[in-house]
Amino acid sequence: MDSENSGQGRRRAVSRRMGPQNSATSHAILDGAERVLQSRGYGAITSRSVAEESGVKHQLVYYYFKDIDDLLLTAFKRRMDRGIERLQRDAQSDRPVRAIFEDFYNSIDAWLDFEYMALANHHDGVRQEIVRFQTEARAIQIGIIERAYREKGIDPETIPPAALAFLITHVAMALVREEGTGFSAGHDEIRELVDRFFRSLE
Amino acid sequence: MDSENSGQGRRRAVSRRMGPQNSATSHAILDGAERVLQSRGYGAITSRSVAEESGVKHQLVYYYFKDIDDLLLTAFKRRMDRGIERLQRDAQSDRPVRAIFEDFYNSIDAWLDFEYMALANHHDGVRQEIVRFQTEARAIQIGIIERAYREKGIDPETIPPAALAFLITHVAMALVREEGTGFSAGHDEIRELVDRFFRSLE
DNA sequence: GTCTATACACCGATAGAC
DNA sequence: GTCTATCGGTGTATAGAC
Repeated sequence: MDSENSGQGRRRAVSRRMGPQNSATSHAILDGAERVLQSRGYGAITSRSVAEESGVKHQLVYYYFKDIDDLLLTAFKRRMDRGIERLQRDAQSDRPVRAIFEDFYNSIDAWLDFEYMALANHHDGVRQEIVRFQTEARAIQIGIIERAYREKGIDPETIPPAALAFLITHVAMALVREEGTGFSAGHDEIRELVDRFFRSLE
Repeated sequence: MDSENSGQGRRRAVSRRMGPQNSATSHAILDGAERVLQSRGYGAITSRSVAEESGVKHQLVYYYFKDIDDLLLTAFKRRMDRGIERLQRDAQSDRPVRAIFEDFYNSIDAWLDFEYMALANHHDGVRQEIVRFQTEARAIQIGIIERAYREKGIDPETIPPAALAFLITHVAMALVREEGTGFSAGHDEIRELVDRFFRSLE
């Protein structure tokens, strides 16, 4: 998993013949990879396991992707791009602050995200992609919160927008994660607290 | 990583000869495993990589542990036990609520924990151990918070103890995790908010 | 675009000698 | 308690035919 340059520079630098980036087959392979990630973990991601899950022969993986790291990075970027798109839609909602909370809560796949986070520890491209996503996502969230504060005449000093964005993100994620392990002590109280706060903004 | 029974039932059910659980060598192997986990990820955990990191021959791993799953579970349990011990010490502190926050903040190894969380997705024993830790830890934290509320005459309805325990835990963890990726937007605001709250309890 | 074939490396787990 | 030796299995990445 030690990728020297995947992510920042150019992909595709192998002598062997390779296919296009956006074919139906390459997306099928990405879907298969994410299913393997989800069900068996990044340690189980191999050209063979992904191919089997995608319904193609294992050598095809190397026709569409430079190597396993490239495959994983591409899958992760696709996932993060979709997250940004959802946030942009949330901003259009009539209760946008609540929307970014519910959006995170509903779209997070706790286990899949842990796989990607663990992966990021050893995959420079994925780590850089996480920073890119965090930066963009937080900026969008802060914009939404500042607008809500202005409209309701709320003092931004009480809970600064950046702090609220942080809280919304991580409370939603933590709820999903704990539920994922079958543990939900205190969740009702947290949801009540969150709801009380959102109502004060609406 | 599909462990059928590791964790709940008895370990040790192989015909081959095996060594004691608490020798210096077995702890050296556990330390090595955690270093590999930290530096290269659970996908890189093999009897050979762990042995090399521990300075022993790879076959010794199978003398001290049933298999790789058993090794990983033992390492994780050891780590969680240490966490519980620290929480019990925090309870003795003169500012115990602040102590559980600082404790989490200082003892979390964001990347190592992601490895374990990802591992839990495919390792029943580790998942069960997480639930055990969460249950015990939350109970201790709630006890600490309830005591602080009583001593200061604070209404527990404002922020219920279970909710506060949840927030303290996950805010501390999220700070460490974001810092781990080199992202710290809003952290100053969060720390200020947290500090303001803790001062109101002291 | 997709398949067959293939090189070469690495891992898990065990048996048995010292 | 530690070592040598070894088995069968699986993975990566490529070359080249169809």
